[in-house]
Amino acid sequence: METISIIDASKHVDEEVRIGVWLTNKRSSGKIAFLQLRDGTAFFQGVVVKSNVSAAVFALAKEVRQEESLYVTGTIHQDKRSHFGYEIEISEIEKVGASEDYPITPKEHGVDFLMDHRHLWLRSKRQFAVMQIRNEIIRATYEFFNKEGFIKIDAPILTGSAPEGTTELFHTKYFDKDAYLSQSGQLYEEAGAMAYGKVFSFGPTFRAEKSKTRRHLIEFWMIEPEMAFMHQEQSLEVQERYIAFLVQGVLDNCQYELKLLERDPEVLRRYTELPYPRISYDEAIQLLTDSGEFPDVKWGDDFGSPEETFLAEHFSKPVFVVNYPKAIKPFYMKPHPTRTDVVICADLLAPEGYGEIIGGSERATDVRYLTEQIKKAGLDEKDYEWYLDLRRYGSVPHSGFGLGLERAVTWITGEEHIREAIPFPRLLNRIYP
RNA sequence: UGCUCAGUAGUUCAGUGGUAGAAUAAUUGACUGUUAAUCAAGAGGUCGUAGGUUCGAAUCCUACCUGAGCAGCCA
Repeated sequence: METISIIDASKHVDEEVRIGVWLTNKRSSGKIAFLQLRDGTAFFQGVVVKSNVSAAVFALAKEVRQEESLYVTGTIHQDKRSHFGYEIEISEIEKVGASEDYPITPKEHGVDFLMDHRHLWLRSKRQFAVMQIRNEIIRATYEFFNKEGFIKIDAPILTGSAPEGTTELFHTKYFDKDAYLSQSGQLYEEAGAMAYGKVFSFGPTFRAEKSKTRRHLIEFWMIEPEMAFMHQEQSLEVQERYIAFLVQGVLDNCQYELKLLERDPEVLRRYTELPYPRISYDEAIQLLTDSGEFPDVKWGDDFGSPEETFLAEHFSKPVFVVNYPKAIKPFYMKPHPTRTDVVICADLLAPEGYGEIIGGSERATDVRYLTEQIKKAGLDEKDYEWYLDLRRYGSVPHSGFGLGLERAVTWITGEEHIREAIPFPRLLNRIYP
C-alpha cells in the first residue's frame, strides 16, 4: 500500500492508501465521524463509518483531538460534497503524537493572540495558502532571472557602513569594530553587474525604523537585480516582465490557494497584461492636484500612502511613476540629462492600495558627480572608495531595482497586512516567537 | 515617534458606581453526510499592573505596562 500526500489524492481514486496527517477539526454522530485533515500539501476530510470499521477504530475517531498527528489508512473517493473534491474513507487510524488544549480554535482570534502563537498559526488554512504562494513567488523569481541570463550574487549582511546613510540601521559589533545589518545589497550588486553583467541578490534586509503600518516589517526579504549596459527604459521592461511572470506563476500553480484565500484570479490575470502605464512625477503631481482630494500636495513632496493609493487606483494596474525630484532620492541615482531638479528613477505602485512594491533607478556613472553627491549627503567618502572604483574602471550605463518580497506577497494574495506574508514577522516590539 | 482606540473565563466579547455575564473551545452524553454541524449537562475569573476617590470600583481619577488602527520613514 502506498503512502501519499493529500494533494495527490486525485491520482489514487478508489485505491487504498496511507497518509500522515494532523487533525484540524472533527464532527461526529453516533454512527459516522468526519475528521478534517491536513498534511501540509492540502486539506481534506476523512470519513469513518461505524458499521465499516472495528469498534476500536470508531472509538479512536470519536476521541481524537485537534492537532493530533495520525496515520490514516483508507480508500480515496471522489465526492462532490467535499470542498476539496476528494475524501478518504478511513479503515485504520494510528495515533502518532498527542495534542491537548490546542490554543487556536476554529473560532475568531485577535491579532496579538495569533502572533503570540505564530508557530502554530502557520498550520491554519489561510496561512498555508499565503506561504504556498510566497513559495511560488520565490520559485518564479529564480526561474525568471535564470531564464533572463542573470546570476545570483549574494550581498553581505554585515556591513561596515551605512549604504544609503538615510534610514536607521541595526548596530552590532564586528569583533572590535562597529558593524551594521544590511539595509540594501544594491551597491554590492552594482559591483556584481560590472563583473558579471546581469546579477541579482535575494536576501534579508533590516530597517531599524519605528515603522508601525500594514506595509512595513523590521526584517524583510528583498530581490535586487542590477544590469550593466542598461538604461532605465529597458530596466522598466525587465521589471514589468518580472512582475507579470510572478503573477502568471501564481495563476498557473496556485489555483487551490487562491480559492482558499477567495482571491479572484480574474483580477490577477489583468496584472499579467503588459505594458504597465508610465507617468512622470510631474504628471502624478498634476493628477493629484486635479483630483481636488490633495489640496496640500506640491511639487517636491514625496508621496504618502494616500497619494500612492490614489495614483494606482487611477490606472487599476501597477503603474510606474518616473523621475522624482533629486532632493527626495538617494545619492547614487543618475541625474536627468536636461533637467537639474529630477533623477532617472521609477517606483512601481501596486493597485488595490498596496503601494510601492519596486523602487529602482539608473545609476550615476560619473565619478566626480558621485563624489560630490556623497559629500552632500554627509557620508564619509572613505567608506565609498570601492564604490567609486566601479566608475574609475570601465564605468557603463547601468540600472537596477529592488522588489520587497513580502509586499509582493501581500498584494498578490490580497492580504490585509504584511505581517502575514512572512513566516515569523519581526515587527516593532515583536521578536517572539 | 505622534494621534486615536482597546486590555474582563482558554478564546471572542457584553457589562459605565451596588453579589462576575454570554457565546465558543475543552469535558460528559445524544444524533448516519457533517462543512464555524446541531441538541443537552456540568465546569471554567487576581476584571493588564500600581496607587487614589468612595460606605462600596471591572466601572471614576492618576501613573505605568501591553497591544491594535492611522500617519511619517521605506521595499
